[in-house]
Amino acid sequence: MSGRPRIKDIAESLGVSPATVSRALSDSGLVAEPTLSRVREAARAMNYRPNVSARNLRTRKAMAVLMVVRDIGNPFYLDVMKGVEAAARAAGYAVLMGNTENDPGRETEYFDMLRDGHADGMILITGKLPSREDDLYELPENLPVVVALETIPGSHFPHVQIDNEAAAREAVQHLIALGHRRIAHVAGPLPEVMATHRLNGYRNAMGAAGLPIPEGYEQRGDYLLHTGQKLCRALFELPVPPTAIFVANDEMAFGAIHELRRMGHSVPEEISVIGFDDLYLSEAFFPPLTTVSQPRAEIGRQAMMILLSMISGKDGPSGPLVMPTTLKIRGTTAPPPV
Amino acid sequence: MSGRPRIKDIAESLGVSPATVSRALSDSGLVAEPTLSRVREAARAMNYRPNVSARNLRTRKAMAVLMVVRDIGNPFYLDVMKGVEAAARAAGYAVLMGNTENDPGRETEYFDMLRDGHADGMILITGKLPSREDDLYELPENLPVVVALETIPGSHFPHVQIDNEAAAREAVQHLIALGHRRIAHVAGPLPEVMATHRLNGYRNAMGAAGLPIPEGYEQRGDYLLHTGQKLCRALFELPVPPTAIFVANDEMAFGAIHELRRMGHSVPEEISVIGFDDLYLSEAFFPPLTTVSQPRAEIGRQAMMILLSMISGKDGPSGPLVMPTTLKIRGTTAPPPV
DNA sequence: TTGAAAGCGCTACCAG
DNA sequence: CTGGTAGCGCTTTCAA
Repeated sequence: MSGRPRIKDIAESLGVSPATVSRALSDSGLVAEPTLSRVREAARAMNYRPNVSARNLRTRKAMAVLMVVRDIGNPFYLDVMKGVEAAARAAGYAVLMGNTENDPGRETEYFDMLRDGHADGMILITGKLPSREDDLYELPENLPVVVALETIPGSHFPHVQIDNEAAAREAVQHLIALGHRRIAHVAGPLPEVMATHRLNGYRNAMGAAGLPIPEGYEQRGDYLLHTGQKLCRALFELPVPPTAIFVANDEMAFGAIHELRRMGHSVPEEISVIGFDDLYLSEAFFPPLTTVSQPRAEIGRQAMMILLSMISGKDGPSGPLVMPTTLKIRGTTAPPPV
Repeated sequence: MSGRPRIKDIAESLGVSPATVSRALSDSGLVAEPTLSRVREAARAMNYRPNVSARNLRTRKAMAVLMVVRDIGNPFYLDVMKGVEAAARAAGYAVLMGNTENDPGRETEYFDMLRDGHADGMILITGKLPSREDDLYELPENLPVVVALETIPGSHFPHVQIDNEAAAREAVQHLIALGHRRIAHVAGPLPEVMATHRLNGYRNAMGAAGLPIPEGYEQRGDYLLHTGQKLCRALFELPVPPTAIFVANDEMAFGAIHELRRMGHSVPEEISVIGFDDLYLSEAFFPPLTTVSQPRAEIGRQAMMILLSMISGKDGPSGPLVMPTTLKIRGTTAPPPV
């Protein structure tokens, strides 16, 4: 008996059929007690492990899901990944890592991995849908795909997300309540959906309070640290600079605060800054960052739960699942200087 | 023709054999030109994708690797993951995510996934080896497993790592060169290998400079933020507190600096702090953190390259691959107060 | 250059 | 409750 044992080896060594061994090992409940124990015992003794390719081929399942993000190097996704991984492993699923780097071609590749049996379902944490040139490529109605955190407009996939617009509005309202009137916004990569929602929240809050948005108070960013720095500088080259900045994500907020410090402005005494995401380390930052917190691990977990139910043939939820956010008021916001 | 097309469907629609289709689709170079194009054309028209389970079963390969970390939620691993992912995808391999949460049982599970054909190889970013109760479980000599960042003592697997001891020594020497004499160390979770190396580097540097290590100057931590805070406080309850702290990782260093600030000590004017890892955001921290930088993405890439060559049957390198580190001198270190 | 056919290792159907 | 057996879809001999 050289090499790894197969089901046949166990069967032969015990004088039973492969079918019985398979049944015994899969807890089918169809094997009588004396046999059951003997098979299990033998399998353990021979250190048997079923070959997954053979099983997958036969059962037409991969027992794996694909988790696709825009940028695997972004800490923003960590907790979501953690939630997805935990829920997947609890259900016996493996998690395959996908990284699009914002390349639509790659997204298509990952959809293909669904079709070729690499995975049974996919969690998309990326805001675009693959567009094939040819119309032949039509996504099946009930494809097990769940979108988390992001929004893919016009798609019928279930979404697990937050209300970005409302959360942004709340953040800006906090600044207004502190007495700020000149509030600027460093936005994400418009016209992406999430960035747009957060921008709209800003505009809503400003409008509702009757506050103007002067020329140049809306800067378009890309969620990256150094862009936060750069746009913050731009803001302070305006004739009348803001007294508070609502930044579309924590990373750019860090950059902005860094730059403010470099320029000799103190946060929050002179300038208030508020971020979005509540990154790992945002609380340890100095000053601790005021920001909007979203339950990322829970979003990942929920997305996985929905995906699992879709894989098992059920329909996904009809509407998006909206998770609650919390405004974490910490050390970077204060009333404007008198 | 309902459902996804198989090789047979293409073959029939073209009046050739499945074998020919398979050969044409795999660039075997054994198919003549007229046929070749027709097959490819048909495959594209029918939107054909080969079933991976069937292929894997036949070829006895999974075209996937497993990347196992201690804690998927730790930003420390991000760049490594990025490097691994990039190299894997370039070679046509998928990456499966593993998360041990420091549970030896889980490590064993991941080793099992190698045996059951889930993956062809594994990158271990975790410092322990699974220990089975029974001796039956012996790891094959040439199992395609590469250890990255961490060290698994006594194992024959190739390692891609840095010289933690030398890097730690360099960090402490920097503090000494600035004029510090009372230097404390907040260590990692001793007696783990990496934590031990960094501790040894600290002791070496202190010893070589003839500096004493007073009672309580070595605190045992666990790499977590709040532990950095706690141990920093402990350090300042000593009769003679240090003027500089070498912290075993950036995360605890953030915690320490946070706590120093809370206690009213200014960094680096009163106290110098130096970290290890050069996390994402360490530079944007205030003050920008002086720390030891290791080429994490490159370590991940190298580990993957070695793994790929082992998967293809070659021997791994005989000795560990040691990557260079850089001491990033930034804003948290300065001469001690006079 | 192509075809026929034999499995890879497993599960699930159909009998008994 | 158990055994025999037919494939899952693909690759890869061996022949032609």
